[in-house]
Parts: sequence; structure tokens; C-alpha cells
Amino acid sequence: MSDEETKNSDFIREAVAEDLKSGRFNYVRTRLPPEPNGYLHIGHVKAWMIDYLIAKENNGELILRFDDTNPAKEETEFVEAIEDDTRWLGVEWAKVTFASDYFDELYAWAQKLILAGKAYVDDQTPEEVSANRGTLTTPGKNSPFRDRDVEENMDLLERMKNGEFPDGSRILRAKIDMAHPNINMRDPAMYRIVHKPHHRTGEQWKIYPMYDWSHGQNDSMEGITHSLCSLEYEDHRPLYEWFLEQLGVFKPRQIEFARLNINYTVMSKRKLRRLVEEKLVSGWDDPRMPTLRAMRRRGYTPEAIRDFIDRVGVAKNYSVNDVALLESCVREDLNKRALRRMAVLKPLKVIIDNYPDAKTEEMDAVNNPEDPSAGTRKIPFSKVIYIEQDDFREVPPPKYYRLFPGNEVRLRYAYFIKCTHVVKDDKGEVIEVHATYDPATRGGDSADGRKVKSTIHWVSAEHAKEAEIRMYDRLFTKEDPEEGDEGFLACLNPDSLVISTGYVEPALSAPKAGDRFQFERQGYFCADIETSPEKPVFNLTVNLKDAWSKIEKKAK
RNA sequence: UGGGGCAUGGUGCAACGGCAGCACACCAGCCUUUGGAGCUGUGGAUCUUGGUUCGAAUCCAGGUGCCCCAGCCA
Repeated sequence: MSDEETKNSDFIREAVAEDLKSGRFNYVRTRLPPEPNGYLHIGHVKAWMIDYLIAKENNGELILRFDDTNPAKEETEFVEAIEDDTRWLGVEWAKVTFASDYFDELYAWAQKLILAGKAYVDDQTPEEVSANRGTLTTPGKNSPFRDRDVEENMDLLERMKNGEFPDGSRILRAKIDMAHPNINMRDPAMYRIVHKPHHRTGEQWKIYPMYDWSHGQNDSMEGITHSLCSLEYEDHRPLYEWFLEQLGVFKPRQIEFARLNINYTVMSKRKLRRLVEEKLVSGWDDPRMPTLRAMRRRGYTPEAIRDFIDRVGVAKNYSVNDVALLESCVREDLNKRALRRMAVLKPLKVIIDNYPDAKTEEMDAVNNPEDPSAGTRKIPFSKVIYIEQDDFREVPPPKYYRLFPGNEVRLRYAYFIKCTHVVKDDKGEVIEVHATYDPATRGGDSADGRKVKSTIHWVSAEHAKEAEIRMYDRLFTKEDPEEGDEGFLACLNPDSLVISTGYVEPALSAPKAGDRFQFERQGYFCADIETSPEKPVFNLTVNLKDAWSKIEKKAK
């Protein structure tokens, strides 16, 4: 683990340290509790890193325990994907377990509670249970079945388990207090009847435990010391502790923290699923999604994501983080490691009139100015090149010092060129820029010490390769897509994906999927999984900071 | 009108009775063969009212605001 990730403390780390000091625990074991019903997203990573690093910092271990208590929603395919994403992040676990591994033991614990008079089978309908729960401000009413004797409860539970009753006809409930001010304590359900095959236990069980009945007990069985979860479980903690106390078993400590939110995106599984199902994105790995699979495909590195999580901190405050911080983390990481390449995304043809027609030169270019060990490469140069449309203006606005008629600029690693005139089409659009070059500036340095104010990138038309460029932007136009009553789909960004065809230098002609580059002056790009030798496909990971666009915006 | 939790620059996180700091963002400048990177600098915050104290972001009391809870979801 890197030092940067451990130097900061927070209230959870302090609590863990106290527990060790006081002797409440003499080791640390945490757990990741994903429900295998969806893909991991960046929100999960916060929990993942907290649990992983706290265990690691204390020479403890992390258990990856799938919370598979609801056969109606869970599938094996997600187990695989979650393990894969977790591994990609660099989070290591001591072992993988499943809540379903403990179904037998948990059942025995339930019987123990019945025997102790602390649980009962309730025959009320779901509607009755709900109606008798009371409201936030009024107490609930005891179920008419609440005082059944132990033998009957034992018998009924057994028969529930054996599948003798239909779904919804009965539940096992903890016997606590129907008037409790904390609604979670009003005789919460422990088991419900579900006649559905389970991805691991098959047809064996007809009853499945609720989260509250399963989670804490599993924590205890596994010897978890710190059960770290999000704020919404805060008012479940009394119940978590109640079960453990009644059972008289090992008692882990639950600590809650605020979950991760990021602006301009949504994080709930339900909403992400809708984006996928309504085909608003291409899938769970659409590079615009906040899922790990998508971010991977887009070119994010695990290091950048972990750095982001580290900088976001851990607290109990409800907070929304700025996506700009995430982007900053990726840039910082990629700046150090991405090879520089030249690619023209919106091509404009430039003809260098005084350059020999058939000549080709090989120019030396450095691969990464931040890393000399990355070496250099050769780039072919010839009479006809493409430059970026944005790098030419027939009429330059103030402070614009790229190419315009009469102006001289440097072609990176090549020559100074000066624009002489343009050729337009019928509609008056500039389709060709003509220029002359200065042979004395080969490599990009002038012999006479004259300066140019701008350096632009280019590719040789004859040597360039066509590539598909997928430019991504935030998925939503509003900082908080859920705000307002129109729903999050109302503020989808219509320009979140813009596909174009550009030209790339030869060194970019056959990338492997996942290869990351900086396209100079533009951004970081990653070869997509759909890339092919015939047509390379690149995803924009994140753009470079763009000082010119700010100047331009201010001028308006 | 119940219970639980949270309030510090634009955003996020620190400061644990003793000069309110860091990162991102923002702004200005330097530098630059990427208008990138890097470097330097500026501005800007303790929800409110009282109390305790030599001294309060921190402790106490009241108020206000926001979030979560009435699934046989997790």
C-alpha cells in the first residue's frame, strides 16, 4: 500500500485504533458485503477502500462476502464481475464467502431465539403487518400471533422452511417492542417465504433471511471486528446489537459513514439499470457510466480512482463531490505515464507550397516529457498535412495566436510554417490552408532565435491512419440530476457522446485495447475494446485543461 | 407531532480548549517546442443566539436548516 493512502486518519480509523488500545478487539477483520445483483460503481469503491485499507493498515484481513439473501434478484454472473472489478482495483481479500454459506447455522440461531421467547411466526398478511407497524409518530399494534407458544413457533418455522406455505403467508419476526420509537425495532421480519431457486443453494430453502437478520449474524460468525457501512444503517444498529446480545455471541462493531456522491451523475443501481434497459447508454460498460467496468473501458486507472477516493475523505457529512476532482486525479496519473502522440480530431488540410512534392522526412519526437525513459520515436513529415480545425482562424479573435493568414507557428517537432492564403468551397468554408515552411527550423527551433507564440500538432496526410474518435462528456447537464420533479432522464446530456473520424500518426495505427495515450494538446485517450487493425477506435478518458477555451469564453 | 444523524471558503476534508489549514475549483503572474505539465502568488469559510472560559470551530443550553427511517429490499 502506498504511504499517501495511509497518512490521513479519520473517525473510523480512530475508532478502530481505540478498540485495539482498549482491548475490545485484539485484531481487525472487515468485510465487503456486495449484493450480487448489479455491477460495482465508483460509489462502492469508497467502501471498498475503507474496508480494505483499514484491515491492511492493522495487519488484519478482509473478507469478500456476497450478500445473497434474496434469490429473486441475484445472479451468479454478478459474482464473477464483482470479483473481477475488485481485483482490478487492487483490493485483496482473504477469502470469498456467501451469506448463503451460513443458512444452516443462521436457522439454528433463529430456533434459539424462538426457544428464548424472542421470536415468533406471524400469520398476518403483508398488508396487516404494514398497517400494524404504526407510523413515525404513532406506535404499532401487537400481532394477534405474537404470543404463540414456543412449540407452535418451532413447528411453524420448520414447516415454512419445508415449503408448506405459500409466499407471503407467514414470516418469522423478532419479538421486541411494537411501540419502539425506532421503527426498525418494531418486531422486524427475520425470515420470509420465497419459493424461488437460489443461485447457490438451489431448491434447498423456501425461506430466506432478511438483511437485518443475516448481516450481523454473519459478521459475528466470521469474527468481523468492524462492520463498516453507510449512514442509512445507523438506525439499524440498535437492532444489529439486539440480535447479537440475545444470541450471546461475538459482537462486531458497526460504524457508519457517508456514502460517495459525485455531481453530474447518478449512483443508484436502480437508475443505472434504467439507463441500460432504456438503451440510453450502450450497456453497463458504456464509458459514460460510473460503473467500474465503464471507467476501465474509458481509460481510468485504478491508481487514479484510488487517489480520488483517498482525497475525498471519510466523514459522516452528507456530501456531493465535484467530478472535477476525479478528473484531476486521472490527469495527474496519466500525465506521468501516458505516451504522447499526435492525432488530429477535426482535420483541416494544410499544403506547404515550398516543400518538395515527393519528399518525406522522419522527425524525432519525445514520447513523454515527464518521463525520459519513455524514449523517442520517428514521425513522418511531408508536403500535405492535417492540422486541427480549431488551430486555424481566417480572422483571429483577440489573443488567438495559432495559425491565421500571415502568422507563423511551429509544427511540433517539425518546422515553422507561415500561412499564405486559403482555398474555400462554394459555401465559403475554408477547405485548404496554404503555407510556406522555413527549412532552417527543422525540428522546431529557429536558427535566428525568432519566436513563435504557438506550437500546434499535425499528422502527415500521406502517412496518417483514419481512426474513430469517441468524445465523451458528462451524462447529465445538471449537477444534481435527481433534483426537480422531471426526473433524472430529463437532463440527459445530448452531447455526452460525439463520434468522429480523425487522423492519427503511424505510432497509433494498431493499438491494443486498453492502451492509453495522451493526444497532445487534447486529452488522454484509451483504445476501446472495439478497436481493430483496420480502424483504431479511441475513447476520450479526460480532456487536457484548456486555457484557450477559458480565454474565449471570457471574451464573450 | 416519533427516532436517528449532520452543519467549516464554490466543493470535499482537517484543526480533538490556544495563530482556522490542505486538495480540487477560481483568479493573477512566471515558465514552456503541448494555451498541457511545472512554479509563484491573491481572494474567499466556522448555521444562529446565548452561556462557560484568560481564550471556543471545538465544551454547555436553546433555535434554525438539511439528510435517513413506516419493504416479507439491501
